[in-house]
Amino acid sequence: MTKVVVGISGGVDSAVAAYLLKKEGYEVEGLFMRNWDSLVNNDIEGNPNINNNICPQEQDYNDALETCKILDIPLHRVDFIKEYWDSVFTYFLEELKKGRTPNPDLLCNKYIKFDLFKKEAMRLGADFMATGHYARNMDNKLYRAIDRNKDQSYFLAKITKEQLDHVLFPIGELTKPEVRKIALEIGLNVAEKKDSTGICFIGERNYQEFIKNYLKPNPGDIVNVATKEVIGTHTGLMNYTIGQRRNVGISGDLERHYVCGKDVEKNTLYVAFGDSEYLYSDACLLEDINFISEERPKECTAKFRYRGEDYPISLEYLENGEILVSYPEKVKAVTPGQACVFYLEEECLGSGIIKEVYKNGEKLFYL
RNA sequence: UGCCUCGUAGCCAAGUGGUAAGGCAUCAGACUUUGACUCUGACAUUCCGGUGGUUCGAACCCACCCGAGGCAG
Repeated sequence: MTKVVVGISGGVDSAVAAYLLKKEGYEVEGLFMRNWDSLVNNDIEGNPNINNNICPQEQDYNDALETCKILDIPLHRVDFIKEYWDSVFTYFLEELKKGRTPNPDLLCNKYIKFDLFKKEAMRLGADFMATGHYARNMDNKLYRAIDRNKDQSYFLAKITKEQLDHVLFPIGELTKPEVRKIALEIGLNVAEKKDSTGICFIGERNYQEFIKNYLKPNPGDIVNVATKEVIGTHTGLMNYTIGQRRNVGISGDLERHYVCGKDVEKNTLYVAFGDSEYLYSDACLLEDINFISEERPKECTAKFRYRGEDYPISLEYLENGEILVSYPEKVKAVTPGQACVFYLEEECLGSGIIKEVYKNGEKLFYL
């Protein structure tokens, strides 16, 4: 019998994925993974669960055990605490120090789930590995999920074609409501469990407090980009992202203000008021390019943030391997460090990391 | 020192006799496997620098005091 090891997280999606595989006749086993230890990782400030009797990861593990009991499949467990720290979290911190806005979950998929975790699954004798991602894998090509609202292909855009080998996404063809419905029908313990959010494996945090555990605050000036006037003090550039409004603390104006730039050298944060020109760009330079597909289109669409809109773009492939992306339509808050993910209709082609952002040929954001 | 203006929630700011608009910020939710963005809700329990007074009734009128600024010097 063909054996599939499913990443069981303790949530509904992976549980239903396991159920569907079993129903199809596979020999199914679960594998629970833990990558974050709040105590080992000094995750104290801003942690809402630090004083709880049971940490969320252990609660998830208990839910996973219960789920596997209901599905009548064995559950294995593996920890990658150190590996997660070394290959995902250190990158996260390094990027923040540069004033960029990293997305750790793309790296988590590349280095943990579709590498170490997959190896562990294979070590357990699996022919296939499966996860509860909302995405589709057809002949090692990555496609968006049927449920466009829950589509998670963005987070997978750093993995390779090879990493999709022997990988199944059983719920990619379903919508979230359908998944919930199945879970209810078969009486799963997690049928109505709330979706998890926050950094994968870490969870919801008070962001600024969370960062304090790892990076020293470094206050500096907040400058009105239009008038060059100093209008406040920021708590450290790593605490802000382009387009951010909350937690900046500028008051007394008629309009809302948005972070529109950072100058790491001067340790200055720039803000613009209202739906300002300063927030828009028409081109960006991508580095750290990864293609899953063989396609190298000159025109396609792209997302600049998870759950962002799809924008038509044109690509210029540079000799050094980087890509210059332009979008005459102008996009708001394109942010260095975030992934620009390419799509050709339903297929997710790959990604690049936003390095520089331009408008009218001029470099923005002073990074 | 003689004269003038101003003093409303954390910040801007309406209201000039009838019992405190609005915006920003903040907080709480919704949304969300990245830090957003967006949306919804809460936000001066009686008082509008202070103390008295006029009035049925004042933040709005009067007097004085305190405080900020300005014009004369």
